[in-house]
Amino acid sequence: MASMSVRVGGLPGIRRLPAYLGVLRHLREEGLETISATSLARRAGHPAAVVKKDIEMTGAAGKTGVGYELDSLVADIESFLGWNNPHEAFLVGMGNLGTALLGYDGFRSHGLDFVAAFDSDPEIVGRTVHGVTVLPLGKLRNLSARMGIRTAVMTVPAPAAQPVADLLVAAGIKRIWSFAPAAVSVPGDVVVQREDLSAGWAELLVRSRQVENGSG
Amino acid sequence: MASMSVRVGGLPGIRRLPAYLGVLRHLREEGLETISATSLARRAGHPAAVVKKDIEMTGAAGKTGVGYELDSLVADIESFLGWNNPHEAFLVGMGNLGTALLGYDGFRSHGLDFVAAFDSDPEIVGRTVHGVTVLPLGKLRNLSARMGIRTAVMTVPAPAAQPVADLLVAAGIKRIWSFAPAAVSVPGDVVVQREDLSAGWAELLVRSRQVENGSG
DNA sequence: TAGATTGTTAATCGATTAACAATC
DNA sequence: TAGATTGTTAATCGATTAACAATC
Repeated sequence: MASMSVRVGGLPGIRRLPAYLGVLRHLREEGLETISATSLARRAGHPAAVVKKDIEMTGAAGKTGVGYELDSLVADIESFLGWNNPHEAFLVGMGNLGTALLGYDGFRSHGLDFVAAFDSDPEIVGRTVHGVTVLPLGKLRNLSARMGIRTAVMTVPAPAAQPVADLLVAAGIKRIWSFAPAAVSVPGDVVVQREDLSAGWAELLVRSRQVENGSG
Repeated sequence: MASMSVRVGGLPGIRRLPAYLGVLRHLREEGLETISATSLARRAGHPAAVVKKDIEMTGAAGKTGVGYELDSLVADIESFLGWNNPHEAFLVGMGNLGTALLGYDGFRSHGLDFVAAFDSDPEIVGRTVHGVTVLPLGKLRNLSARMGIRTAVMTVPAPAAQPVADLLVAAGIKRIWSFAPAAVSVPGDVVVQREDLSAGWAELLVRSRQVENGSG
């Protein structure tokens, strides 16, 4: 089964799935029971052909002439993403962004469960933020071993990125979701997902210039 | 000149430029004066061929056998992105994420300057957050006209996305950077850049599963 | 049956990769 | 000159688009 790994749709498709899920969960609350790829596409803001391919990637099956059963489509996407069971995670770096992520309740329905937060600043350590106590970085290693944590979200300044990544790797973390504006190097069995908040801002300005020039 | 619009590198390239800029500014502070595409690539965590193409897109010129002059490369990237002059912007939605974005000083060096913040909650209106006073949504339209604001960052819940987008459009906003987990529809002369914070989390989990299965 | 939709195929498009001639 | 690097070209790869046969 491991050799049957998915090669359809790819990374761009995976990144669109959460948007579909948001639409589908919303429609389910409104009592809808089935949906077509075309209808989902319109509501999610993506071309229908793309939506079809993305759904195919998750392995969900629809009914010809009818569409997809909402419940099973939601379940199949969640299962494909691994959002059907919780991933306990550490959050490192309690600045503005770290605090915001910790307070975003939506993550729980995405299988992301913050169990502890860490910071190097003694002023912040000891506080309780969004129901989570902030611990000193020195406690991270022991706690991760004790709790079996494999996932961490990193919201630290650029200079701290590599040292903190090293600490996380030493603590046995295998998945790092990094919002630090810096590249980090890690062993091959550790996956780093790097977010660059400035990327979207850059794209917005260039795209809007293209529209202004009439070439978009 | 407008017909000579850039078609090399494309959107993925544009999204990588901020990371290059971060590296370059840092190296400049350390006193470095020139850099090669290979060296930049290693520090930014991207393949050298990609970096070369992306630099080409900005129009920056290097010296064969030497590399790029740091000052002029920074200036050319900033100018290409439009980050060399400030864009005054409104922020709508003072929840956790809105507060965090407002407090992120890095944006100022990216040409993003928050001049006012808005929220619908009377509890929040009137407060001063990160030096910016929070105003009621009702004041947005007049103020945008008076100040000539064309750019807005939207950090509101999904149900508020379309109504707030409509309000922004009516107020003459032409660029919307949206963190709301919902699609919005706007006229053709308005550009919406949608960020989905969950996309990266989805990608991290799927990629890490691929690594675990030995197929990555 | 008639209408609608899935699942899939083929064609197009764009991004990435690799290589190297020209240049300092 | 010898070594290094840019700028560019060609080849590869993957994603998107469009179309439609099969199916309910």
